Amino acid sequence: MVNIKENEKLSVMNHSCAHLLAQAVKHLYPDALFWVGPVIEEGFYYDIDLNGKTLTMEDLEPIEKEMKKLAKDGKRIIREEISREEALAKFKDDPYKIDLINNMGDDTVISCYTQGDFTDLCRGPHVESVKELKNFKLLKVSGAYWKNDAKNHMLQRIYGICFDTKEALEEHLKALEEAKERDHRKIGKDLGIFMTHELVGPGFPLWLPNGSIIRRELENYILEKERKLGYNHVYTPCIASTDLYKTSGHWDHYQENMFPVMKIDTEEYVLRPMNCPHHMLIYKNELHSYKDLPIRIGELAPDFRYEASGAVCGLERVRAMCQNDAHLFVRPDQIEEEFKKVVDLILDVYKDFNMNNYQFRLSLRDPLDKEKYFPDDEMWNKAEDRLRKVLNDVGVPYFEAVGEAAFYGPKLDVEVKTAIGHEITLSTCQLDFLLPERFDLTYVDSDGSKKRPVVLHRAILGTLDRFTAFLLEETKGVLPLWLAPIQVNIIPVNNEYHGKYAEEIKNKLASLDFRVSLDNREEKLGYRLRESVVKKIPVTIIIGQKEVDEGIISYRNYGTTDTISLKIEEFIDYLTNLRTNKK
RNA sequence: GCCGAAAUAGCUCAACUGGUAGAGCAACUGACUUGUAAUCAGUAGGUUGCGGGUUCAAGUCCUGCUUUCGGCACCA
Repeated sequence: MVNIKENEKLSVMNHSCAHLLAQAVKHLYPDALFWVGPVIEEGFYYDIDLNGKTLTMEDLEPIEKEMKKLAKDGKRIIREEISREEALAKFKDDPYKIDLINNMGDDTVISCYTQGDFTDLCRGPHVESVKELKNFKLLKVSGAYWKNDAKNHMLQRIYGICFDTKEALEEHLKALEEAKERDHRKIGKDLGIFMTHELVGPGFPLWLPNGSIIRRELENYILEKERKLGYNHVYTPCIASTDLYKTSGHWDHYQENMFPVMKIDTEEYVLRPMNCPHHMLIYKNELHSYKDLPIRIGELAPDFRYEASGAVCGLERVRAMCQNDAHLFVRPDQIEEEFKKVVDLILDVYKDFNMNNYQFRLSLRDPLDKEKYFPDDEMWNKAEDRLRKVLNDVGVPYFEAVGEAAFYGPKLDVEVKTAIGHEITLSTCQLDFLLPERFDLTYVDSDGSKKRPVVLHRAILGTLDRFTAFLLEETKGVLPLWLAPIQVNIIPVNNEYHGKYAEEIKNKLASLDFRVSLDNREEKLGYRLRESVVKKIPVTIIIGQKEVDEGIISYRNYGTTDTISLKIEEFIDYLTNLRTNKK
């Protein structure tokens, strides 16, 4: 998919196209006032105040028509620089422009761009003439809060995209259509991975048998990785006293996103939204020597969060999830080393899944946000520098994001983009000096004094729900053998003559713990083969007279049309190899 | 939560401005007995998401709710 922002020429075109959009809207809705119309990766948008009118998709057609008309007129786009006073006077009836001008620095050069009867305050640059804007499309419309702040009123946002050639535009629109085919919700339905039901409620997917196999494999996979790295896995309850979260501080920060309190007799409980406090208490259950650290407590932990109704999405964003969670209790001098191990684990796992399109994000606090972040600049600076140092040492590319830290500390997040373009966090590793304080965690140092450990919160697969969603989109549902719900499908050419032999093969493979199915329905071979392919089964075996006579099997891998014949033992070796190799 | 839109058979979709809800696939039954992506014929399948209203008449119009979708905001 083309990233408009990364292409200078297309960026300029898209921004000019936003102006063209504004001009067209102004013609059709003379009351319209305009906020901003930036270029984004997916094209451009413009936020517009239509004096209470809201737009629907049907309104886009006439706007697009007007844009085409204006583009055909071919007016030149003329830049003009004006003083602050001139600007304030020129836009005196437009509160949005006044707001923009008042928020500009003193040394900002204020410029306007005019095309025909339309002038907009803008830094530019723009194309020479609107006639260059031929290949564009308005894509969607929605409400958007003014200044991206939910406390403000909503504006109407129109999205569009512009290309230099007709072919590029068409190709892009096609790519958008194809992306829908990769949507994990579609694949999840087609392949029987998960379902939802109105009676269960939004954000509560039910994992079907096929999805459950994938999930179980993922669980076993990550538990084994972690065990080898010295993690100790625990089980803790999904329901806890409200006091637990008051102690941790989560109550103050996330109460609105927790399912409401359950009161019984004099007691108060909540469904847990996360497991850090439980693991803090497990650490605290024993006295720890400096020699025992790091202590790594892991859990595949079901958590419950009251996600906003508009945020819920397939397996990607749910209200009941299972975290691949762990808390690492370390001495201050072990932070770098342990953090590095987590980064290594992330890289190792991503390699196993052939993942390449992800970005590391160093999530820092916003020093101005005194409400979210505990006010200890020294602690924050120390923590943030520590993470930065590790990232530089490991040498992975990353970008920094202010205001993305957790309330208790900075974090490293791994960001990926879903098929339909959502930016989501998959893995995370968070540095925390705060919860050890809150829970008064200690270890006994070499001099016999009690010291405060530091906690690393980390999730590698993130949640199993989200990771599965991601995996389905990455693979388009074509899973590697070890994850495939059905690994081998056997089709006897003629049931009467080859059915028995096919059955024997099936039993043999099943006894070796392969997930194998036998399609002995009275249907044409082509029909059954097609179904095997549609279900994206990795290996399909065909058993006919030749196979029976020679005591061999013939198989075909998904995505190929070659038929390969092997002796059974050879084939089992091949399959076993394929299963062990998690790449 | 906010701004829009949508909901029709198990699935994918059709039904012009209100006038008896249709098709393909899947399912079931039968025939065919098959060598690498869909054999043929038949049968069954629906209180059109749920509730209220307008109308002689509602899948279609109005309204409340639920769920889903596209964004916004949120994401420990």
